[in-house]
Amino acid sequence: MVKITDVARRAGVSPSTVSYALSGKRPISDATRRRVEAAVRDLGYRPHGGARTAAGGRPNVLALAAPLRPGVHVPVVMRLAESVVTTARAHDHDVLLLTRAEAEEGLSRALATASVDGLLLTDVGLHDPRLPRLRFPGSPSVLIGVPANPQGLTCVDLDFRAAGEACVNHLAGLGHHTVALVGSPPEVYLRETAYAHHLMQGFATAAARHGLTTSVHPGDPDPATAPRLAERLLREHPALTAAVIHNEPLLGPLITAFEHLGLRVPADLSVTALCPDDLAVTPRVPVTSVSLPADELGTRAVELLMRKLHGVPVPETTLLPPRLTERSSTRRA
Amino acid sequence: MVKITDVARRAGVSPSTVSYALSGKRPISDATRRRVEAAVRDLGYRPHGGARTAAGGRPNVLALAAPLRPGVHVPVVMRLAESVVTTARAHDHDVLLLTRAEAEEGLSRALATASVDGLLLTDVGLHDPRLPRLRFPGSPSVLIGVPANPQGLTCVDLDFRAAGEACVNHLAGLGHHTVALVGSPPEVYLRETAYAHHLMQGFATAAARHGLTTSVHPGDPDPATAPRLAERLLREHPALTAAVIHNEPLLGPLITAFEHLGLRVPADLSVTALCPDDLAVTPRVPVTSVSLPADELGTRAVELLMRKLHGVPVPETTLLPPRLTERSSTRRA
DNA sequence: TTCGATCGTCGAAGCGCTTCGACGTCATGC
DNA sequence: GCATGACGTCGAAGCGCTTCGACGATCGAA
Repeated sequence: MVKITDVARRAGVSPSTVSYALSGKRPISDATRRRVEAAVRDLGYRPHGGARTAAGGRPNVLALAAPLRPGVHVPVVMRLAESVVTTARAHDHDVLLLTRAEAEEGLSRALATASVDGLLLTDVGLHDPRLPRLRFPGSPSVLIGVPANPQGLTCVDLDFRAAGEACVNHLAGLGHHTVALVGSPPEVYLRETAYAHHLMQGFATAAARHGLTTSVHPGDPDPATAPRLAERLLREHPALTAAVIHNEPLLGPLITAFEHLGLRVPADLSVTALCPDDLAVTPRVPVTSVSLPADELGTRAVELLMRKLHGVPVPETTLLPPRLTERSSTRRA
Repeated sequence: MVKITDVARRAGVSPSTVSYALSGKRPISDATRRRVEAAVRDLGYRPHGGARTAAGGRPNVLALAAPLRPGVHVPVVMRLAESVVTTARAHDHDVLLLTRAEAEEGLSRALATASVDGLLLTDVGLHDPRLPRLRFPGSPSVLIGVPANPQGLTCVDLDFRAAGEACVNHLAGLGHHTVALVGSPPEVYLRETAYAHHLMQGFATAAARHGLTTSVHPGDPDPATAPRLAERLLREHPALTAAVIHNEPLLGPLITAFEHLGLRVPADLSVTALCPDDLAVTPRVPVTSVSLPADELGTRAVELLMRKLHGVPVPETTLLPPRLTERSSTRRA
C-alpha cells in the first residue's frame, strides 16, 4: 500500500504539504501542487479511508435505507438507487445499502460508528418510526417521501397530491363524471405509506371540487388479477368512464383486461396513470400519465443531503411539480 | 461521541482491556468482561469505524458491484441484493453498492482506499473486463456467475447449463420433438453474459443428445412484444410443441399470447421456465420451472467471501444444482 | 527602507482504535 | 517452598491521515 509519506518523499515535500495540496485547504504553490499530483499519479496513491476518517475527516459515504417492503414496485426503487449511487459518486461519495430489518437499527449503527456522513430514506410512512431518530441533530438525512409532520426534517418527493389533482383535473376537463382510482397494493396503505396517502388525498380533493363520483381500489400487484379487478370495477360502477392507475405492474394488464371486456381505451374508458414515462408508452395504447421521476428524485435527494453536509440550509420540503403528458388513452367523455 | 476511553473509565479498566474484552483476542476475566459490557451498554458505545480500520482492523464492509445493465431483470437483482445485505449483516458486515459506470474504477477504488474487505460481482460476462483485477492477490472477491475461465477466481451460480439440460430432458421425456428456447434480451447475449451462455449451451447439448429440433430466440423484455413473438414462433416452427422460457417479464404474456393464438397450454404447447418460484405460479397456468434461487445465491456468495476473508480455502466454482418443479404447463406430447 | 501581512511549507500533535511487550498474581508441580 | 507458566491487565506505540501552530520568504504600503 502506498501512503502519504511515499508521495511526500517522491514529491520532495512533507506529508502535510501533500495533504494540503490534495485537499486545497491551504494555499500551495502551483509548482509544488503539480509535483504532488504527479507523484500521486505515478504511485497510484489513494488515501486510506479509515485513516482519513479517524483523523477527523468524513468517510464520504451515504447510507441508503431502502427497505424492500411488500407492495413496492422494485424497478422504481432500483432506478432510484442507481441514480442515488451515480449522483453520490459525482460528489465523491459511496453508498451503503441498508435494507429491511436493518432499517431502524442500521441507521443508528451507521451513524454511531461514524461510517456514514448522512442518510437517505425511502418508503417513508406518514408516521414513520424512523423519524424521531432523524430529528436529532447530528444525523443529517433526507427523506424521499413526505411524512405527516415534516418539521425539522428534509424531504423530497414528487408532489403526489398535486399529481392526483392533475389526473382528476385532466379527466374532469374532458367531461368525465365517474372516475376510479386504482392504487397501490393494500399493504402500502396499511402501513400509511406517504406517497399513496398524498395521491389519494389529491385525487379526492380534486374530485370533490369537480363534483365527480369516485371510487378507490387498492390494486394487487399481480398482473393476473387484472381481469378480475376490471370486471369488478365495471360491475360496481357501471357509469365509469375514466380511471387513474397508480400501480405499475397492473397498468398494461388492466388496459388489456378492459378491452377484453369490450371497452375500448380511450373511446369508452379514459385512463391516466402515474408511472415512469417509459412504462406509460409500453401498453398497446400509450397512456396519458404523470411521470414518476425516479432518477430526478434520487439526484435531488443526494444533492439536498450534500448541501446539508456542507452546512448550507435547505428547505424542509421539496416537492417536484407533476408533469402530465397527454398520450392516447384519454378522450372527451 | 462516546469513545473507548469513556468505557474504560466507567468500567475501571484501561482502554486496551476494553478492546480485548470486546474482541476476545486475549483472555479477560469474567468479572471484568461483564463490567466492560455493562459500561458499553450504559454508554451506548460503538467503536469508531474509521479509527478501527486505521488501526489495522478491517472495515467490515463488502462491496456489491451490481451494474444495472439493459436487459437484466431488476426484481431478481434486487432480491439478490437484499439477500446479500441480510447475510452480510449476519456476519456483521455492511454492503457498499456500486453500479454501472462504477464497475471497473469503483472496484479498485474501494479496495485501494481500504474501505471494503471484499467484492461481490454480479452480471458476470464470459470474458468480463473486471476479471484481471480480481485475480490479483489482495482483492478477495466472489463472482455471482461463472466466466469462461474461472481459474484463480471464486464463482457461484445456479448451474445454468444443467438447468438448460433439465428443461430439455423433461420435455424430451414427455415426447416433445420440436422445442424453442426464448431467452434473455439480445443485449444480454451481445455482452456474452455468462448465465445466458451456459443456459443456451445446456439447452443445445441436451437437445442434440435427444435429437430434438430446436430454435433459439432472444426475447425483448417488453411484455407488449409477446404476441408478435408468439406469432412468429408458430409461423416459423409449425411443428413446435414445447418451449423453454428464460425471460421473466415475458413468461406470463407469452403464455397468454399463445392461448390467444388458439394454443392451449399445456394441451397444445408445453412450457417450462427458468425463473423465481413465485413468478412461476403467477400465470394462469402454473408453469413447470427450474427455480432461480436469487436468495440462496446471495447468501452463498457472501458466505464464500466471508470464508475467504478468514483465510479458509474455498472451491473455485460452486454450482447450485437446478431444481425442476413440475406444475401444470407441461404434458406428454 | 522598514514593517506588517500574506504565502507556502514544515514538524508535531492527535484522531480513536488495536496490538505488542511487560508485569504482577495466582495456581500448579516438584 | 520455589520455580514455572498461564492468566489478566496495563502502558506505550503506532495505524495513515489531517490539522494546528510556527516560521522563513516574499511583497506591498508607508
